[in-house]
Amino acid sequence: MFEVIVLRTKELILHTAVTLFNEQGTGKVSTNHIATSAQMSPGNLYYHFKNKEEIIRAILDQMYAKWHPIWSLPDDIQVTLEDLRSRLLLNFEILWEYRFFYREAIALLQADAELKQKHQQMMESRMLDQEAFIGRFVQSGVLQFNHGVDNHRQLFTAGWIVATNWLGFLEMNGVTVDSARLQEGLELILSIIKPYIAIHAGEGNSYDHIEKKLSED
Amino acid sequence: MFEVIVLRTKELILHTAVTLFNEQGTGKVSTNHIATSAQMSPGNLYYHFKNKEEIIRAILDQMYAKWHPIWSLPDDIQVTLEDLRSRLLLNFEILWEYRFFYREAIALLQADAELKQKHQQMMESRMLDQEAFIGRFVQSGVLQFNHGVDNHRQLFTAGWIVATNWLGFLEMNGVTVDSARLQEGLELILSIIKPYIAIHAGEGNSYDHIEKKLSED
Amino acid sequence: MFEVIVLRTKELILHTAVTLFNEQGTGKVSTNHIATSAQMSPGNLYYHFKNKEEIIRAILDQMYAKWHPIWSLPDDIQVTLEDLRSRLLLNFEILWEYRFFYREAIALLQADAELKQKHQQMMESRMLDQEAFIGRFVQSGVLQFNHGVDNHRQLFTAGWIVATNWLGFLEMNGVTVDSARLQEGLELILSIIKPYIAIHAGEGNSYDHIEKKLSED
Amino acid sequence: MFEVIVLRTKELILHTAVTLFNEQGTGKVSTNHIATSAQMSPGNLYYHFKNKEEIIRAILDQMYAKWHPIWSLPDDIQVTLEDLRSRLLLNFEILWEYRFFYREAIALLQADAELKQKHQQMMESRMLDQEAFIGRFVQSGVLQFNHGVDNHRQLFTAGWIVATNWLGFLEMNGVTVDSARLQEGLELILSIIKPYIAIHAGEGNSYDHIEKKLSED
DNA sequence: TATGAATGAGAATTCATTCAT
DNA sequence: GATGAATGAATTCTCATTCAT
Repeated sequence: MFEVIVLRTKELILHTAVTLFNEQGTGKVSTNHIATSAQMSPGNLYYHFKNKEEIIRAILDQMYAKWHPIWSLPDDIQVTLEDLRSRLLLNFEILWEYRFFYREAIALLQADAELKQKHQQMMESRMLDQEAFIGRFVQSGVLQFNHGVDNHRQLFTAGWIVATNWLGFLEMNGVTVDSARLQEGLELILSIIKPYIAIHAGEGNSYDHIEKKLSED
Repeated sequence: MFEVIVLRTKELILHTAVTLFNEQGTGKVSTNHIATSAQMSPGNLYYHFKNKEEIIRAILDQMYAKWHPIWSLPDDIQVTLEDLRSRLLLNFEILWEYRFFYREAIALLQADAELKQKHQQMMESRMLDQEAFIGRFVQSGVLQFNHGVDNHRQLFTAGWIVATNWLGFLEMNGVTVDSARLQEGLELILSIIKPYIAIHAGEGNSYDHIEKKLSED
Repeated sequence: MFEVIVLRTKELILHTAVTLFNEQGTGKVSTNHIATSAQMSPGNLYYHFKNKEEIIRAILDQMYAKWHPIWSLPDDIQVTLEDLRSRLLLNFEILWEYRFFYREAIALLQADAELKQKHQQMMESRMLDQEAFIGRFVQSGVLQFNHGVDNHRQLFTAGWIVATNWLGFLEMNGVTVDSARLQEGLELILSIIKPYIAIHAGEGNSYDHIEKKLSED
Repeated sequence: MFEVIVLRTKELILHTAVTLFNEQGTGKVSTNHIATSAQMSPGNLYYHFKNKEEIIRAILDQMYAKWHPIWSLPDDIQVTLEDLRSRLLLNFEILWEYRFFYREAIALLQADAELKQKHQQMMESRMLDQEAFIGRFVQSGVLQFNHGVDNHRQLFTAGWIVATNWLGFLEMNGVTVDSARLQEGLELILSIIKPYIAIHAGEGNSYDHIEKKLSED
């Protein structure tokens, strides 16, 4: 019961901070703003977190924890394009939930060396997870590359960059983000790999059935 | 001569500000820092610029001015893949020169409605310029799309996002940016459109000559 | 058994506080630091002491209690220079044990009128004790003063000041305090009264035997 | 004229700080208190001094500057006991003017390594000055020591400690400091060296004339 | 006795900006 | 055009202390 209160306060602070950071950016949101918004004294906020940096770190820890389960799937399951779609959508959700970070990531990482190191570690393991995920498509024949000609490493990187920055792209253009926009980003990423999606025998040289597959919700 | 001095001071301020913003971010760089670094009094800085926002706006005006000539080419010239490469490199150079902005763009635009509007206008016209540029490839047959099947709008958007965020991607991963990295980003973008680059008759079904073309420096 | 625990906690707090005060000064040591260092909650600390002032008062009470037995000797005992030496050494030990107080005494007394009054009372009675102690030397003929010429009151005050401030003098000069230094301070005090130490008949006009006496450990 | 204003503000800050520090101690006096008391904004105080430490350093620099001329006399002048008296009085005045420092010296030096180093340097050169000053008495025969028996080094150190701590001794005992008290401290110091003041031939074995000399104002 | 979350005043410091010269 | 002293609100963070449990 004691524990519950602790968690509540800590989580209340983190939740409030994320909301304000997303709304106004970390620079404009002071620790006093967070405390006031969470209806507590500044002293209490500092009782739970040593400083602003630590709040940001704790937020990112929350975020990191949400990523791993998305891209790491049991080995014995056959992944489909539908799996890719659903993972990308979950990915977008996290990116949106913590969008303040992606808007200021370089500055934030520059200001906190410890965070930078941790972040790069997390990114590395996330990339490995995602590459392994993609690797399954190649193995299962859903994706086909001409060895020595097609660089699937490049396509993967391009897809990664688009996935990470799609929401920011919308925001910079003043576009309101909604689920339709997330779908749009998803199609965008799939459009990069579309030429490499295998055409099953007997289906002719038409992309139609894939088109159908890609645009299903 | 009078004018010249005015311009010099203004430009000195802008140049100093860009350098410091790139190094430390707009949040950490105060107007007094800029003045000190430019070896002038804060009063003088404020004589030339109404406030910090106006400095940032002036910097972005400089940046906007550099973009237009890159993507707007005379109509009668036949564009080649080599032209695309060189334009993209020039693009990267601008992105690098004003990288502070791309690192904090959303926050900066959120904080300054006037700037936001201007920026979106600039982006729109830049997109039109670039789309027109790409359009020429399609017209000239260098790029081939299956109407109704391939969405070249999507590919263009994906390419744009990758182009705009490639440097940030490197920075976030702690990679030092140099000309080799710019090349790498360039190949990345080209890899997206590679499947749509036309194979000239008589050249067989090999991608070899394109490979050669893409990897030329 | 109940009582024992109370005493233990109280004494643990006092002991911890003295250690931290000596290390960092009363200003830098918060009640929370004391509680953390003593491995208890701040609430518990405040259960035992009303506030920080009261902790300091209790510490000084401990100190005062240690002084009385040093300088008050049974009347029927003949005091020697050796007694003076040993008392001064014990004196130094107390001064060192509670050195934080002597470093900040004036500020501490100024901030707490009650403490100030108590302290001055204690000092007065200590001075009386010490003067009585010295008086015995005069009575016993070990010290000889020319009445009306030599002001032994002054010599006593000078000795007192040197005794009280010798450790601070070392600290201010960055000298590490060890037992050799305590000896040194002791000799310093004795050097003030050396001219008044009586030369026994038959010992010539040499100071040699006194020299020997003074430098014995 | 510009310079004058600068000096005035800086000196106003230092003067106000010394006054408040002497009254309440450095711990209780915040930079905001100083600014308010000096009738300026906190910002302006920080325009002139980087931080509180720097204010304290500047104050001590003022103090150090006042010491040197006191104890360094031209070589060709014959120093008298009267010179010693007047120097000691000037010394007391400085100690009184900056008494806050002597009350908290160890804590202040511990908190600022740079200050500590400078202070110890200053103390060393001050000791040399003073020792040289005393040396003249020995040379001129005013003071006589039995070599190998009397340790005049010790007497000097004792005198130094008494001189430095006389005012603190008064304060701790709740005694108001006035010029009579300064005289008293002076006599105290002289009482230590009295046995070594030479008796001129023909003046008998009485200390009377010296007594007269020592107690003159 | 003891815990530990919570308070809120206040400390040091920064910064965009103004203004008299 | 240029200087630099001055402002005052805001920011981060600390700390003695309280109180429900």
